[in-house]
Amino acid sequence: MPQGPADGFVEAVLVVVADIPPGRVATYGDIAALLGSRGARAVGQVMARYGADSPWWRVVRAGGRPPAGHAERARQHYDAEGTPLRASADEDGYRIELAACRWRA
DNA sequence: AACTTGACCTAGT
DNA sequence: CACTAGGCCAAGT
Repeated sequence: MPQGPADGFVEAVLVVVADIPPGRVATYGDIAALLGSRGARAVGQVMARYGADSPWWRVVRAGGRPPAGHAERARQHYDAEGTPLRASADEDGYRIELAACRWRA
């Protein structure tokens, strides 16, 4: 059976997230693109609702910023996985070096 | 069916 | 790189 636009969307997202290797990250937009969709926001919704048991910290925003409202928690994981970070002056306090650790399928 | 919400993106300035 | 405005997508705890 073919895949509908919303059929298994949640699982598809979780599968891709689970595929991201430690120490690397992917943007919401990248994940959406891998699913053949441009719904970066929809991906965020999935993570917010179902990503609790997934390596959600490996999913970041296009600007290299951590998931909104989770910078502090995510930072602990990045530190443990050796994800390259960069000091920043905003609320997050740091920014992820996408150029160095952006994952691609 | 229409409207709202949200762990977003891109292009222009 | 920062900020703004407009856009796109899926779900409805």
